Amino acid sequence: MTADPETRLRADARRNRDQILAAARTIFAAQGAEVPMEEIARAAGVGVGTLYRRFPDRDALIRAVAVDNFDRVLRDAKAARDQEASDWEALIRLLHQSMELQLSIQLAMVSPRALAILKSDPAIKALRDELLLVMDAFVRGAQAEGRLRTDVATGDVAILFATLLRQMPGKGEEVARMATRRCIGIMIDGLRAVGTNEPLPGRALTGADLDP
Amino acid sequence: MTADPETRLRADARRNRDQILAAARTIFAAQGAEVPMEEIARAAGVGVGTLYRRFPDRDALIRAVAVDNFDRVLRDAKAARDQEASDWEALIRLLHQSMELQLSIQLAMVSPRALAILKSDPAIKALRDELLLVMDAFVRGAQAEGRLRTDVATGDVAILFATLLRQMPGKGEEVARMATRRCIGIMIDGLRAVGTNEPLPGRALTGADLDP
DNA sequence: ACGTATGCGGATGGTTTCATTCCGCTTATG
DNA sequence: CATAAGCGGAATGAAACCATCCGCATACGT
Repeated sequence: MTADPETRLRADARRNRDQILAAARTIFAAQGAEVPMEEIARAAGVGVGTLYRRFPDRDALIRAVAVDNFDRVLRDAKAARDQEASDWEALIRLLHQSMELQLSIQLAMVSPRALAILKSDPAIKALRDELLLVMDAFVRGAQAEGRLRTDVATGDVAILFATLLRQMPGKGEEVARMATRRCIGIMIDGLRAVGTNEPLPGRALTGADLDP
Repeated sequence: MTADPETRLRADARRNRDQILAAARTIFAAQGAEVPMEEIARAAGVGVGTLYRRFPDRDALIRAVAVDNFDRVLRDAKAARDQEASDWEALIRLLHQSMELQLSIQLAMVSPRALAILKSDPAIKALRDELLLVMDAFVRGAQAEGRLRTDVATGDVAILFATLLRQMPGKGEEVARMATRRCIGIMIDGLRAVGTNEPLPGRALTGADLDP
């Protein structure tokens, strides 16, 4: 209903807005949603004023990043489903396209503040739920294929992934990036269904366990 | 040289000091070394005044926690080496005795502030180096046994472990604890040497990669 | 090419969050 | 019981941070 508020932006303003969102995506993914606004502005190459003119406060920014990102991930997920031969491969591909998914998880289930915001906005909450559903389908599918170990559930994968990817502070860009990619590899090998797996303690964690 | 400054403490003071250290261990391990001092005091069941009387500032507290903790871990590691049948099993046991080791890693390589402090104190730096050496021995040993995948090094294990264990904020104690234990299990399975492993990208990360 | 509405950066003010200190009261100890 | 040792937490000051405002710059319609 709100017309399209973005079309009427001046070209440079539009560009800045996109840069801000991109910067926020990167930073939120790496450090969580509570970083100083100024840091985001700097990363985007704009002044704080510009940031605040476009997004009246942090919550607005988080909301915008969330829609933007959930959209991307859902698109990626559907592409993966369509193009990959199996649910397992689709899941792996999704995990390797990590930054976007990492951010989704970060927002959807790690940062308490982000979570509160998302839940208070029905449209975003719907996206979040859809994402959980899609991941759930991959997980169950891959298990049915006999490739993903059966003693895990979507919550396990999400938690594992989200925790792994919080970037370690104060390491070289170089090492950090490599460490992340290697950790994902190890994690994936740990998720495979193979005879040598030890049974995991407790019960499988579902999407519902991520909520409160 | 400093006599023994602890023997001359009044009984209750001594008890409080221990509680503070215990609380700091738990909290540092879960949230890193930058939590408000007051939170530590509260967790220890004492006033901030008491905390500051015993440890003049945060650095002193971090130092104290570090010695205390490196000592424990080194003891545990030696016990593991003596009592377990193989290096692989010793490594696993160490990883499962997680809280202590997690804190060591957190202090020794994750928190930049802690790292700076540790390095400026020769005695603690020595402990840290010794710990890295011991882990290194386990890693190489387990690889020689053919049980640990050969495309990882100590740095990988440390990073994997440290990142995994940063507790997720705002989840029930119950779920958080279970998630941690399950993640460790998955990670260990990912570290096993089995035919299904995909080769990891980049190069193996060593202890040296953790420094800067 | 020009006038103007739109947008920009970053200094600034007010607020919150922390670290650290201080002091009147409590308690272990001999 | 006297007293030195210890305790809690309010008070203080500094730092970090959010959000606003305004003089200057730039895109865009004509």
